[in-house]
Formats: sequence, structure tokens, C-alpha cells
Amino acid sequence: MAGEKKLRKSQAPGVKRRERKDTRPQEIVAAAFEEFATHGYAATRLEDVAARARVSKGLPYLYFKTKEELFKAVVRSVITSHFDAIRERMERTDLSVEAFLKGPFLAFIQDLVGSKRAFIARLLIAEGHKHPELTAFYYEQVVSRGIETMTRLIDRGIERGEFKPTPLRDYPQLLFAPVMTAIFWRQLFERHHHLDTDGLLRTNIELLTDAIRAPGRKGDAR
Amino acid sequence: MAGEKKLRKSQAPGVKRRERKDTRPQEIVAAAFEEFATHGYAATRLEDVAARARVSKGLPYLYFKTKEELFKAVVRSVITSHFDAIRERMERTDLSVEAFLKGPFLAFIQDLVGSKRAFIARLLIAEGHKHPELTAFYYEQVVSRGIETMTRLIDRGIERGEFKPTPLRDYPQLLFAPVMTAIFWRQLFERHHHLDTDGLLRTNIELLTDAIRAPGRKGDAR
Amino acid sequence: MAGEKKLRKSQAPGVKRRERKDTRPQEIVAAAFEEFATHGYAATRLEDVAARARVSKGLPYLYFKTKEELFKAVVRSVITSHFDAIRERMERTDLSVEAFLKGPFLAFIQDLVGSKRAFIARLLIAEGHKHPELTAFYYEQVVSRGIETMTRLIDRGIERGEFKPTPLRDYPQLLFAPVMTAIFWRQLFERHHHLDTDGLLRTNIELLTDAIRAPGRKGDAR
Amino acid sequence: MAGEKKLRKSQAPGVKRRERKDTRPQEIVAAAFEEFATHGYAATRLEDVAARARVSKGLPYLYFKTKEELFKAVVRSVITSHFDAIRERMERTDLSVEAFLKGPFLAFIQDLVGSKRAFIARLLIAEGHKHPELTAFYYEQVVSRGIETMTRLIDRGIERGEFKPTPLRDYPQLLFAPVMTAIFWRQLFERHHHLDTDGLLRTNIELLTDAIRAPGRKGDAR
DNA sequence: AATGAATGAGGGTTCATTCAT
DNA sequence: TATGAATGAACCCTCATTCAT
Repeated sequence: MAGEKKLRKSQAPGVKRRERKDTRPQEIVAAAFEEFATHGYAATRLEDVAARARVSKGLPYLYFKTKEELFKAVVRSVITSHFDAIRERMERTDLSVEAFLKGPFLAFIQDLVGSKRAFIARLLIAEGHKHPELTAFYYEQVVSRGIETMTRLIDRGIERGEFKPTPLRDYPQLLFAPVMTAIFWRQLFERHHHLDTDGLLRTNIELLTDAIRAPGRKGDAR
Repeated sequence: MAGEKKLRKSQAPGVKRRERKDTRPQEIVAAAFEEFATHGYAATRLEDVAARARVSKGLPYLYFKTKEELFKAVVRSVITSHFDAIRERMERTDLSVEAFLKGPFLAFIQDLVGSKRAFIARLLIAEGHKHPELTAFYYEQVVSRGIETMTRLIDRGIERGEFKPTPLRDYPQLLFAPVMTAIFWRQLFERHHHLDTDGLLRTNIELLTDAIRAPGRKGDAR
Repeated sequence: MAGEKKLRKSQAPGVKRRERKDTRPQEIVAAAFEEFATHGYAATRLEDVAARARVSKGLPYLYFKTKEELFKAVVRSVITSHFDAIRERMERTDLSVEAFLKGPFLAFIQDLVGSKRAFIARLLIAEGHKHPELTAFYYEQVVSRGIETMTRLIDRGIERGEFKPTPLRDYPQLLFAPVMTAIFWRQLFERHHHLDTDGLLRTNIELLTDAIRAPGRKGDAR
Repeated sequence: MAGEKKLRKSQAPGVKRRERKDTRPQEIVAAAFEEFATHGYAATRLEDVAARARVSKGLPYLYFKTKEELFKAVVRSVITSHFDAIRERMERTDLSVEAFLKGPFLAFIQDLVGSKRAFIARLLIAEGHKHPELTAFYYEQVVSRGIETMTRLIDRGIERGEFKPTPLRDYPQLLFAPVMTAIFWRQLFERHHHLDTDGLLRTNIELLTDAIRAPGRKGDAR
């Protein structure tokens, strides 16, 4: 019933204590991400987070006042740069809009669906309404900006004569909608029936661009 | 979490005990639905469910062995007939496929998004992976059947010459994808930015049918 | 989740309701005996008792105010006649004392060890101190009378010249002690190692009578 | 069950936390022993155990996964050394067997009956069948070894010519049987009638040795 | 007399959080 | 900073007991 000396952590033998100190919060957030993604908010135990991060049970409280703070930090950490990057490319690209959608944008969402960041979607769906502050933050940082950028992208296509004016312009969410479907399918139903999510996402973009393409334009024009 | 004086037992004095017994499970499931939808699985306290159903703390256990059983009953209760009904109409309709999609099908998903049943989606996303049995049940009863039926519907459109052959046939999920988006938007972001979900759903169907319509066909043909 | 009509009891189709009514308490006590013997006091559920007696959950409360009352009734029911009978034979017998011990008495305790009544011993050991009234009742009805009778029996043996005067006269419990051991062994250790309890009991009596037999007497004299 | 003001945490101000940790399990086991001995397994509340040990309600779970584990620990803690010690003396002694029985062995069982360890007997009788693992452990560690040792002791007496060959050799339990009787009498009937348990135990050994002593031997020979 | 639906106090267990070291 | 022993509120579930029928 206890007694034997544990091997004690030291996951990175070459790294000095001083150095680890600075990365501790990130390590804890990373560990928390795994746990939250696996078990959901309520079923995640801070003790397990600490164990996964190879720190003591009390340490997370040094950086995060409560479990909820830690959760928020996790969400924030996943948001970050990725979305900014694709938005910036959207603004600067000199590809045709259709080419951009079928190229970088498709690649981005295909990658997203397969990445660990996808789990954050489930977390937000499940817990979002209980953390309004967090939801607001997410909406502002990711969703509203994403919508804006995509609206502009479609408008640019219309301005340039690539696209007809269509209501897609008012519902840019439609370009993103299958991402949610793909993510949830993978997490819930993949074991029952395989879904080629890459194909799903590609098909959606192809069909939508087919639907809005200006008459006389060729589908795969760059 | 309460406040109002309870009527204390036999709140329906005219109703016999024996008769009440038959309705109790449904009442409890209904109360549980509200609580689960509001707080999620883990954060729902059976005591609150009981209070909402105006029964004692222990009564739910008379009808449902555990919290999980109750949860499953909630999910099952919401699934039921609705999906069967639309599937049947899909099989029997003598509308053109496009007309069906823009008529009954659109009405169905628009209603779904606004109904309480939409909350079940969040529950499944959030908790599904912890209740594999339930997920399997849901997949079999709802998802796989729905996919099949929609595949047949699209194929029928192709056979009849309404539609071109397109990969949409392999990804009927695309007709449903915005439903998820609409549901989650309502639950999470509606307070930050209004989304006309009816328009969103309609636009998706219009664009997809535009994209797959056989050349020479008119859009609103019945 | 319920619904199908149960087959409803009727364990004795030929017995009229009127007749059963009179035996109900005994049936309940019998069922309670089984449950208490199997699970102990605390772990016995009145619902199970009722089910075993084929009566409704509430019926036992018509005859026994509380679980404890029922428990007492169980103990009383087991005591009854058996002990009285052997005591009476002890007083009236015209066998020699040694013959009585090796004959009827030995048979009695051998039977006791193998009978269901033995379980009552465990119940008393386990719960006695929490039911002082019951313990007092048991002491008066069974123990003290038994001790007295056995003391008289030994004294008679001494008076008749069968036995030497020995301290056994002050500790008649020694004639009974192995009964406890036999009972507990059967209930606890029999699966690990078989003990011939008949032999154990016989040997104890043989050795004790050997030890106290008056010089010049023969061991197996009747 | 309470009443006295608690000293509130760190009731031993001079003792370091780390050091306390090592003694806590024993303290909890000791407290649990008292509670189990007093109320039996089922009727013992872990909260009372904690209170008796002057720790919080949750602490016992840090050292013992469940109530049952704690119960097992209690039984184990009582078994230990005592029985080993007497067995070893039995093997090594250079007393005559009779002298050993009337000396060290008698002293051991007399002490046992008066000690707190006696309560464990009630626990085992009462709860043993519900904890088969524990019963097996007890049988192996205590009972079977004890039986073996005593069989050897009697055989040694026969070999040395102290004793006649008798069936006692097959039922060494008879030397121990009155211990059970003495323990239960003390716990149940002592208030109704005093029993000199020392005398009881001594008499049993004296009578049994009288019964098996080889002809021509003197009773108190060393 | 009999049923069984309903009650609600009670206890085992978990885990976020604190704090002595 | 960092540890991990300790706390105690909270929650699931059980079951003796009640009572409308």
C-alpha cells in the first residue's frame, strides 16, 4: 500500500529545471488538452492532467486558478495562429477564388478535420454554453473573423466575374459546414462506417463552386 | 434551484396512482431531457431531474436503473417516429426529387433545427463516445438509415434524368451538414450574431440542386 | 421498460386465500430466515424477503412493525421446541449419563450442526449485541436453561457414581463448545478443507467422558 | 459518536506531514477496527471511522480504495505476528507437550479471549462468507497453519510416550473450540451471567490431557 | 387484508481545491 | 516554486418505511 520509491519524473533529462519552468504552463495545457479531448470537461480529473504533465497535483493551480481557467487556456491555445494564417493567405493570395478554395482552403479544412484541434469542436459544443465568456472569445477570435474573411472572398469572386451573385455570399458557413460533419463522424461513427472525409469536403466545395460559377467560366480555371 | 412551493404529492388528485404509473417514466424522461440539454450529462444531478418532474429523489431509480439508463432513454425518446416519418415520405412521394428536397425535406430540417430535438445533437456530440452502445443504437436507427434513404433519393433523381451523376451521391451527408451548423450556431453564437438558419438551409439545398441539375432542366420544375 | 403482465403469484393453487392468510406470518418468517441466514441482517432487503415469501413489498409490515421485529421473530421461531425437546429427554431418560451423552445428545448436536438452525448462530454472533433484548431472550430461553440442564446431568452422573467430581461440572459449556466450532467451520472453511464434524463432536464427548469417568467404570457401558 | 471539540487538523503540531503519512494508515485501521468491532461491517460508516481517526471523511480513501479494502486491512492487521509467535514457540519449546499446553498455550488463548483481537472473530463469523478472498487469506495464514502445528504437537506427545494415540490427533480443533465459546460468551452473555473464561479454557485442556495421557504418566509432569 | 408506487434519509465514493512542508 | 497529503462539499444510489388504492 505504497512504500516503494517512485521513479520520479524527469521526462527530459537534458533539460534543466530552470528551462522547464518556463514551459510548464504549456506542458500543463497540452496535457489538459488531451484529457479534455478524451473525457470531456466534467469527467476530466485535474489529477490526471497533472500526472500526464508529469507534475504534482498542486502545480496546475499555480498557473490556473481553477479547472475552468485551465479549460479556457486550453481552448485559447488551440485557436491561435492556425486560423490567423489561413485568413491572411486568403487576403493576400493571387490565386483565383475558385483555385484558392480548391487549393489552400480545402487543404486547410482537410488538415483541420484530421488534426487534434478538431477535438476542440466537441469541447465547445459540449461545454460552450456553460462558459459564455469563452464562447464569446471564440466567436470573436475565430468565428466572426472567419465569416468576414470568407464573405470577402466570395465577394471578390463576384467582383472579378468568377462567380454569379448568389445567396452563398450571405451564408459563407456553408463552405465550412461539412467540416463539423466530418469531425463528428470521425469521432462518433467512424467505427461503424468509414467516411472519406477528404472526399466529402472536396465534393462540397466542388458542388458549391459549380453552383455559383459565372456562366462561361471553366471549372478548373486558375 | 427552486423556490415555488411544491404541490406536494398527488398533484393530480383526480388521477389514480395506477394510471400515473404509466405516465411517470415519460414525465421523468421529459424532465431529464431538459436537464441534460441544459447542463450536459455529467453536470446533471438526478435530484434536479426528480425535482423538475415533481417526484421524489428516489423515484427515477424505480424506472431507470442508473443515470446512464435514463440518459439512453432520453436519447431514444427523442429519436423515434420523427425520422421514420420523413424517411417514409421520402420513399413514397410522387414529387420530383428536387421538389421533395425543396419542399418536405427542407421543412423537416428547418423544423428540426428549431425543435427541442436539436439539443440531442449536442448531447450526442458531447457524450457519445462515452456511451458506445447508445452511439451504435443511434447510428443504426437514425444515421445509417438516413444516409441510405438519401442515397436512394439522389439515385432516383439521376435515374429519372433530373440530376447529373455527381459525387453528391456518395456524400449525401452534404445535404444534412448545415443542419449541424445551424443547431450549434443557435446554441452557441446566436446571442453574438443572428443567423437566419432557415435561409442557410434553403440556400444549401438550392445551391446543391443547382450544381447537380441535369442540363436543360428548369430549377423549380415539379 | 415494464408493460408485460406478470404471471402473478399463486404458489399453492389448491390453497384457498382464507387458508393462506393464517400461515402468512410464518411464511414471511421462513423467507426472512433464509435471507438473513444468507446475507446477514443489514444486507438483507425486506423487498427480497417479501419476494421470497411471494407476497407484496408492504405485507411484512402488516405483521412486523420493523425490520428488527421481523429479525426477532426469526430468531424466536428457530429456538422453539427443539431445545425444549432435548432438555426434556435429558431429564426423563433412563439411560446412563454417558450413554445419553453418546447417544441422544450427540445425535442432537450432530443434527444441529447440519441443520439450517445453525445459521442462527451466525446471526446471533453478528447482530446480538445490537439487539440486547433479543440476546436476553435467547439467553433465558435457550442458554441458561441448557446450561442448567447439563449441569444437572453431569451432577447426576457424579451422584450415580458414573463420573468423578471434576470441574467439568462448572463448565458444561465444554460439552457444547465444539458445536460452535463445527458450525463456523462449515460456513467458512469447508470449501478450503473438509472437516468431519460428526467425528469432531463425537471425539469431544468421548474424550471428556474418558476424562471424568469414575475409576473402574467401563467406557461404553449403557 | 461525537461531542468533544476536535483539535482541528495538525493535532500533533510537532510532527511533520511526511512523517504522519506513514502512520496514518495504521491510525485509520485502528479506528476502523473499533468501529467494525462495535457495529459490524455493514453498519459501520466510513465517516465515523474517519471521525474516530480524527481525519476528514475523504482521507481513508487515500489509503484504502473501498470500505471492503479497509475491512480486509483491519483483519490482516489483527492477525499478524501473534499467531506466528505462538506457533514458533510450539515448534521450539523443550517443555513436555502437556506442560506446553498447560503453560504457554493456555496463557496464549486466555490472553486472546480477553484481547481486542477477539472481536475479529465476530467479524469473521459475521462477514466472512461475503468476503471469500479474506476468508481464504485467514484460513491459509492462521487456521491451516494453526491446525498443522497443533497436530504436530500432539503427535510429538504421542511419539515421546506422553500421550496415547487418540482421535484428538485428528481433531486438534478441540483444543481451540472453547476459545470461540469464551469469546462469544463475553460479547453476548457476560452481562447476564458471568463466565470464568480462564477457568473454562484451563479445564478444557486439563480434561483433554487427562483423557489422552499415556497410562502411568503423572498429570503435571514437566 | 393486500398491493406496490412513492418517499427521503443515509452512506459510499469522487475530486476540485487548499496548504503545510 | 513545487509537492502531495488532506479536506469536505457534492452526488449517485439504496432501501426501510409509508400510504393511496
